[in-house]
Amino acid sequence: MDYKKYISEKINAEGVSGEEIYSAIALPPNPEMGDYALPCFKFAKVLRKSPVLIAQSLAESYPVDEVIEKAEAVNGYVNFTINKSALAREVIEGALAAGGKYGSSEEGAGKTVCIDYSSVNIAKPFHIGHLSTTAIGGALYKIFNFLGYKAVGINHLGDYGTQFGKLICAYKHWGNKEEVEKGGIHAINDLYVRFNSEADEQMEHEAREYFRLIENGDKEANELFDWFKSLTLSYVQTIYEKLNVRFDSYAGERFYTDKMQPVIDELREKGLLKESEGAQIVDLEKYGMPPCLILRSDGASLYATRDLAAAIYRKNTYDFYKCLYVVAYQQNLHFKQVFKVLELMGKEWAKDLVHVAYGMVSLEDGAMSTRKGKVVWLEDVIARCVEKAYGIISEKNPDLENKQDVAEKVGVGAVIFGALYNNKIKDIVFSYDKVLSFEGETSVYVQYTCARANSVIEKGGVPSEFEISGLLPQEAEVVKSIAAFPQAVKDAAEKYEPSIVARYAVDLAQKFNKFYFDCKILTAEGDKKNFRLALTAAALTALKNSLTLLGIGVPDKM
RNA sequence: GCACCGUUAGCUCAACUGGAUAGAGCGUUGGUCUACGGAACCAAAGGCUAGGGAUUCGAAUUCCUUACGGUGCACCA
Repeated sequence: MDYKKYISEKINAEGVSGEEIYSAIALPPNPEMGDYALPCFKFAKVLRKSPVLIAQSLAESYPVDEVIEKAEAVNGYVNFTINKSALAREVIEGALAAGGKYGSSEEGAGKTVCIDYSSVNIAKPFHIGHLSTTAIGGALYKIFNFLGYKAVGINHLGDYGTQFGKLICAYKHWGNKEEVEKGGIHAINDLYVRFNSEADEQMEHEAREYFRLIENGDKEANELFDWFKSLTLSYVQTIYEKLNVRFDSYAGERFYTDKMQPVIDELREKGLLKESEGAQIVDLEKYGMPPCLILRSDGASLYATRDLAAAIYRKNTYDFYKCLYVVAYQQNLHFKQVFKVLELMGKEWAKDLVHVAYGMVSLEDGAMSTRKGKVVWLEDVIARCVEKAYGIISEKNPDLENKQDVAEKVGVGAVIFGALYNNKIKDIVFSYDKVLSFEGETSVYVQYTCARANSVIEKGGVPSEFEISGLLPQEAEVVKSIAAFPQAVKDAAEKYEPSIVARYAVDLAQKFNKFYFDCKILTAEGDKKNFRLALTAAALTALKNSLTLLGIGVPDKM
């Protein structure tokens, strides 16, 4: 039920529209004051009365009923207290009936949202810096699906560029089949790193030749490239499975090789293309941006050219409602330019392209550097978290079945959660101490709360009916928090901000733990037992759903 | 140099987009439960929201400005 609407419809203030009242309604800082509040300051001018007097008269004239049981004027605010028992019944029954769908909706029905995320580079292992895009994109994918949209996950592979000429060159000089088969992607990466530190003029020249060979369809060069590509894909697949993310398309940069010429032609036809210093550009000076490079002076295409082709292809293929690019903020200018060029081309849908920018990851002793070997591989981080989780489980719950499985959920969850808990724009300094911390505001805390709730329900069952006879503050807080879940999911989608769901989960877990600590459930007297069991089950539903949306598993026991 | 982003408790971060006494976790100190799972709960200490100005009933939030930090700025992706 929309309480704000309910309240605003019952308030009658001459000269102030219901719309204005609705949007003015806020939440009081303290639950003891009430559940909703209407600040009356901005109505003072129109009504020619002091806010205090307005609040008093509105509170007095408000028709209290079985939904809103109290309206009270305090210092220019009208504080409304809702009937918690009614709310509790509605929320608990709703959550229990919907189960895994609690919080979902159909608001996105018929709309497609493309999400370009993770976008791995061929021949490069997954390091901690790739985690943000993968975790954020993966969560948005689930969130949009949950809201009824059709999400399309796109892994825009980095499979185009001179670095692959370098790689093949390095392989021909120093590599061999056995080593690569044995060492997998790390062996390939080592070759690339070695090229960057040891290659001379001659090899640089060869590398450019190899890149040309790939482009011109040379059999050997392409076989090598395809081999590296398939090694990379099977490697990242294992990581994606752990992280619970999926893609509907792996159309990478190379996919657009034959789709750029029409874009270039169109740019030329529309008079947007211009020669400058030998290169073909779109001049964006009018918009306060440097030019967007379309073709190099040697005629080769660029990153932006491919992104233009990709955007057009996606619009034609998916007819998206929104197309998200989950890419670090370093690319801010690039996307601004690409979006502007599309707009200048007359693509009215350019407004639907969104750069979902997030902050950078660095290490405690500075930026990561693959070349200097200063990297933290994601698989190592996951392994250490799982190992630690396993250790704690063995200690606290040695008889637990499938310990390894539970340790995976806990360990991987901690890694994902670490990438999702803060506002995405914030930079992250990676530290093992932080991801390995399983206390406080963490996914482990939420999982542990679920395990507790689950344990209670296993013993007491979920009642088919329950009576409510007044609520304690601890109970009311849990009820209100469960009720807030659907809105949290919507906010997260609207702001492309999974951290809203992550914070929601922690907040509900805190409220539940307080309730759990203060109120006996299984040994409660009379009606209380059934009500509390139902409340516990409803809270568990909301907690599970929020973790699931983030891609984090929820073990029954841990 | 120009542009964008950031700056909130010792540390890491919130704050419903302009509302009441700025909240959490970690860390510190002290407590809680004869356990429905202690990976928990409670309390204390800790703040001129980087500095200065402006807007108004009211600003961490909007607008100038300064400082500090980050990122980007033509043939890499």
